[in-house]
Amino acid sequence: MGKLTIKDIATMANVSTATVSNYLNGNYDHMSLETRKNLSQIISDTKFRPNSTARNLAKNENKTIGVSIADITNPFTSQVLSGIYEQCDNYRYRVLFTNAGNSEQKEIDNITRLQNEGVAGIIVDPVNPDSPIYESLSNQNTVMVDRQSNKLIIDTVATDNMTSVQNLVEQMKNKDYDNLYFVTWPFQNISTRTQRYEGFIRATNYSTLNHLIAVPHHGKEIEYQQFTQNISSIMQRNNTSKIGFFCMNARVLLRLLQAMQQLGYSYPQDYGVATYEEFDWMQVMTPAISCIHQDSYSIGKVAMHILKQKLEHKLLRQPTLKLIPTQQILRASF
Amino acid sequence: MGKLTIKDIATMANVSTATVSNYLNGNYDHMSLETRKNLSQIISDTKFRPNSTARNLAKNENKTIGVSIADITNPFTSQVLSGIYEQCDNYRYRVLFTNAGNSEQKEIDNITRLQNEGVAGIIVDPVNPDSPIYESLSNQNTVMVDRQSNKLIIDTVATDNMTSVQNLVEQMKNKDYDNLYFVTWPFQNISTRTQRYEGFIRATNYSTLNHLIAVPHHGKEIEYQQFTQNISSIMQRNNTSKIGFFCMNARVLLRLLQAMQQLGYSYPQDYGVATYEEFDWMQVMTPAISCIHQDSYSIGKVAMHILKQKLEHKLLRQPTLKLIPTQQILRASF
DNA sequence: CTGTTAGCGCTTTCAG
DNA sequence: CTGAAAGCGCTAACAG
Repeated sequence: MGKLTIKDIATMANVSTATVSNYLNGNYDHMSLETRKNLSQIISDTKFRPNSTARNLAKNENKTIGVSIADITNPFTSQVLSGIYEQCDNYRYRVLFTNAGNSEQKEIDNITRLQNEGVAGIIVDPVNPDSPIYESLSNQNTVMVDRQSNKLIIDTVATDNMTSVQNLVEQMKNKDYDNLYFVTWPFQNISTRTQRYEGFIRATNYSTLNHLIAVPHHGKEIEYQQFTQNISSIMQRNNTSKIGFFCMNARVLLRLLQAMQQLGYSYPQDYGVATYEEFDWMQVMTPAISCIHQDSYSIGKVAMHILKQKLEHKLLRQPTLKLIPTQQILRASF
Repeated sequence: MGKLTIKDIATMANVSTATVSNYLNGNYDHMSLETRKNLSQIISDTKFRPNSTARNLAKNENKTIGVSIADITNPFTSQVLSGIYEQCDNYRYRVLFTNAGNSEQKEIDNITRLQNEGVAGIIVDPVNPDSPIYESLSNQNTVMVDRQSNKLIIDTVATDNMTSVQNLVEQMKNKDYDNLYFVTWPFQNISTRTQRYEGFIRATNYSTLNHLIAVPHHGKEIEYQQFTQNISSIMQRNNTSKIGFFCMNARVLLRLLQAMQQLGYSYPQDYGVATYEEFDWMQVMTPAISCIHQDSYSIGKVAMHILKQKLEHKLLRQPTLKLIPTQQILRASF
């Protein structure tokens, strides 16, 4: 059962390969109804499938876009991927998937590999958007999502971090808190983190770093204990004032809640809290938690849309930053 | 700046295309050190990248596997994808990604498309594993993950649902509950659901359906109210006995907790609870929730491993079901 | 309406 | 050590 080719079909139907090819491509103008039906019959009987590699080579058209994901395990990211795929499907592109599992080196390998595969365009959700690898990418055929580099060299679409945090924190301010704190993983110059903090600062006007609380990221147990200690002293220091926390993301929130729980404090009596990111479970906490929902699906969709425009219209512009708005979800946690 | 070809490189280096090709493929035995260096220089200078489509056609080798995902937005699934990718990367396959967004029709389209692309093999995470589309797939080059069909026609790798539920529920039994309940979305003949229930039954030996509680899936508000009512009467009926709930997954657990909260009950005083699936937030609940952690990453990895074996060794066997063990996480919720 | 044929860019004998 | 040339399977003029 050697693979069938267009030639086999041609001989079976007593026509030339050209006719078969025309049939395959829907150019029915060039053949009699009879041969058309005949071909249809034979092809479905034999379950013939034209070799797409050969077809691509001959047409010299390339409708595949490569996706480099920093960490597909991140729920935010899978939403983005879902948006990308949806749009690729609309535009009839196929998507070649790669995942770096948060490793910078892996990401470099993946991108290189995609380039070698000769994809038409690349969408990258970067591990580290300031990695030098991105300088080897051309803005003509790539777009970045989520995290943005400090110097914008590639079109990127991201969440409007700053404004949304600013808005939510302003809501907190309206509730007459004496002290507000921003809880975060170490900045490490990562744009999502610093931008959210910037929003916090704009809302609060704090001029010192005294309202910044760092949570270890992949720390050792001892570091988390120190964090809990830290929270403890903050709570004691503020025991007569109204105090609130804004968390930079859900994982950070979880850590804060855990610490508070250990210390015997509960919200909203002892403290107020709100967070970036939305997850199912926030709704079922007692009381439910106020948060910022990002439209990651749109990020993916828009990214692919922009990429398609670039690819097909060769628009050569300055790298652009497209900010996707978020949604504020107000509940009863502050 | 027309794309460079192997021919251009050849003329630039004053050698034939064959030599360039040899160079590209690492067959350095057939050329002088000089031309080798020369080629190396030219290629890196010109940033020449051989056209992979042409290469694939010429070698007639196909190292791409297609992945059809039911819903990439599901965190369980993204773990699976991560495992698949990892293994593909190890085995030097590329992965063509598709996502059905839980639509059966979309899934059919996706699979058909993958087939037309001529992928070497397919891994499918099915929307509905009993859909007729799977009969058009050959067990020679496809494997299913997660949900399994009722009649096994394709090798599939899934979680060991039954045994793990049985084991955990037995732990609950040891705590002298008078009544245990299984909370689930409607079965709809979906294997993951019925198998988990089967494990529950094996542990409890209940012979009626009285211990089965259905939660609406994508229901209207009114249906959730009915569910809450239902829970309310169960709690009242059992107000003198020790009662426990096992939830079929995290979303169901969330619903149960929500209902309980509305009704003013809390665990572990008023009821005991445990669940299938593990998420970060379960650890931070008060008290933390006992659960079953599935190794979705391994599912993906193993699936690709099996697929590779089939593809490269043409093993023709009976379709096989590979069950991946889970991990029991005992905390303080029952 | 249908067939011939020259590519698409690369690989791979087989000679030299 | 290097080159010529015949494909890989399909497309797309161009003839007929």
